[in-house]
Amino acid sequence: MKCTRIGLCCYSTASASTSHFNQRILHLKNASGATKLNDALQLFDEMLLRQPPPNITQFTQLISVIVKMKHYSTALSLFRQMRLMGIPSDPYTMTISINCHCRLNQVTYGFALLATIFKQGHPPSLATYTTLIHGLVLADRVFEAVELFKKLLRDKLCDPDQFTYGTVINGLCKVGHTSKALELLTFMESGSCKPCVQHYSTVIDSLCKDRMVDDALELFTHMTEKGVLANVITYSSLVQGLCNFGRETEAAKMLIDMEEVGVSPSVVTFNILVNSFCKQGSVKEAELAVQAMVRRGLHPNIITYNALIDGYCLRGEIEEAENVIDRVMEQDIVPNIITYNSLINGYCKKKRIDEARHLFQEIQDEGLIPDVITYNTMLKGLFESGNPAAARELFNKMQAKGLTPDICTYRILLHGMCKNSQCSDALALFRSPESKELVEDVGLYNILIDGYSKCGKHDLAMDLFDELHVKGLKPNVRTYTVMISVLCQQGLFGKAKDLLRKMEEKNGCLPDSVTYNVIVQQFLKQKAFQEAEILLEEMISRGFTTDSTTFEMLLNQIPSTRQDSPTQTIIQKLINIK
DNA sequence: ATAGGGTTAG
Repeated sequence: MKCTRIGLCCYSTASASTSHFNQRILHLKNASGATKLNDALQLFDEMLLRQPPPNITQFTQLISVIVKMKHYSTALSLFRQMRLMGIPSDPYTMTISINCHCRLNQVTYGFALLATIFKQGHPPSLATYTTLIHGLVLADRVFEAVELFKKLLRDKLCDPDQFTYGTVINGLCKVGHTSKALELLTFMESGSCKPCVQHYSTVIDSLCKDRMVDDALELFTHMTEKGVLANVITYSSLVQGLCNFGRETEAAKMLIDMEEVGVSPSVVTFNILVNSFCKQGSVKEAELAVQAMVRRGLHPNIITYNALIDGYCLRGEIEEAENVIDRVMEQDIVPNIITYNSLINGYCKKKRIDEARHLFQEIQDEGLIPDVITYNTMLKGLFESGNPAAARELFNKMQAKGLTPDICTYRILLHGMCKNSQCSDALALFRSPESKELVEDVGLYNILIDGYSKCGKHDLAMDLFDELHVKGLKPNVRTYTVMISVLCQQGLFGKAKDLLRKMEEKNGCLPDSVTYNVIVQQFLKQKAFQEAEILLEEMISRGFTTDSTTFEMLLNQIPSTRQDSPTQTIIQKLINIK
C-alpha cells in the first residue's frame, strides 16, 4: 500500500485498517491466555507505525486492555512511545496514566499529571478525581482521600457517582473506620446516588472483621428492606463473620437461607464453613460440608483439601491427612506449600521429626520453595525433639535463603532455647541487632521472663518485667501470670496477690483461668488454705474452673478436712460445674 | 467512540 498522495485510495485504506484494528482490539478484550500481552504489544506497534495514525480512542482501548492485565509500567511506556511519535495525550489517556502511576505507588506523580490536565485547559472529570482518590487509598493516605472527596462536594467540582462512593467507602473500611463508612452509606441513601449491593457488602464485611457480626446482620436486614438484593459475596462475608465467632450453626443456616432466596453458595462459601469446622476440630462435620458442596456440583479445590489436611493434622490423625493427599492427587490438583506446611506440622506434633525433615527436603527437590511458615514449623519441631543445634542451623539457613524471620520465628527460637536450657543464648539473640525490628513484642518478653524464672534467675526475670514498662509495652494476661508465678516462687506471696489486684484494677487486664490456677496452686503448696479458698471462690464466680493439677491438689486435702469445711464445699461446687 | 471503584476462603 504505497499511497504518496492524499486521495481516495489512502482514505479507504485508513478506514479499512480502522475496522481491522477495531476487530483485533475487540478480540483482545475477550481473549485470555499466555500470548495476550504479546499480541497486544504487537498490535500496538502496528498501530503506531500506521500512516495516517489510527484514532486515539483505539490506542486508549488497547492500552486499557494492558492496564486490566496489571502491566502498568508497560502501559506507561506505550504512552511515552505515543508522545514520541507526536500523538498527543488527552484527558482520557491522562486518566489512565494517573491510574497506572497510582497502582505503581506513585500517587504524587499522579497529582503532577492532574496539574498538566489543568494546564491543557481541561477541567478534570469525575473519573480523574476518582482515580486520584483511589490512588490515595492505595497509598494508605485515606485521610487525604476523604479530604479530596469532601473538596469535590464542597467546591461542587463534580457530583460523586457510585465509583467515587465505592472508592471512599472501601478506603474507610480498609483503615478500620467502618462507622464512618456506615455514615457515608446512610448519606448515599438520602441522596440521589443510591448505594448498591457492593457498597453494602463492603461495609458488612468490614463490620464482620471488626467482630461486630450482629451489626453486620442488622445492616444486611436493612439493605434487604431497602430492596437491595444480597449476592453470594454478601452471604459469604456473613458466613465468615459468624464462623469467626464460633456461630457455625447460624452460618450453616445462612447457607440454607441464601439457597431459598435463589443465591447459590460458591466454593468460597463452602470453604469458609469447611475451614471453620476443621479449625475447631470437627473434621467430620467438615467432610459433610464437602459432600454437600459436591452434591451441588461444586468442585472442592486445593483450599478445601488444605483445610481438611490441616484439620486432621491438628488432631494428630496423620493417616487421614495422607488419605486426603491421595484424594488430591487423584484429581490432578496440585498441592502447594500450605498443604505441606500442615503435613510437616502434623509429623512434628507426632514427634515424627525424621519424616518431617524428609518431607521438607523432598518438597524442595520437587521445586517448591518453603516459606517462613515452613521454617517456623520445622524450627518448632526440631526444638521439641530436643535438637536445638539443628534448629539454630536451620535458622541460619532460612536467612541465607533470603527469608526474613517474623515475630513467630523469634518466639519459637526464644521459647525453644529457654526450654533447652539456653536462656542466656536466647537473651543474646533477643538483644542482637538483626532482631531489633521485631523485639517490640510483649510475647517475647513473656517467653524470656518465663524462661529465666524457670531456671531460677528470678532477678533477671524481674528486670525484664521492668524493661518492658520502660519500652512502653503493655503487659498482657500472660505477662502478669508469669510474674505472679515468679513472685510466688520467691516466696513473695503478698506481692503476688498485689499484682493480681493491680493487673485488673490499674491496668484493666482481667486474670484468666491460668492466672488463677497458677496462684491457687502456689497457695495450696504453702498450705495457705484460706487464701486459696478466697481465690477459688472468686474464680468460680467468674466462670472459671480448676485445671487437673489444681483439682488434684484440692482432693489431697480431703483427709485432713471436715465434711463441712470450706475446702469440701468448694470441691463440691467444682464437681457440680464439671 | 475512549478513562475511574467495590466485597468472600487456606
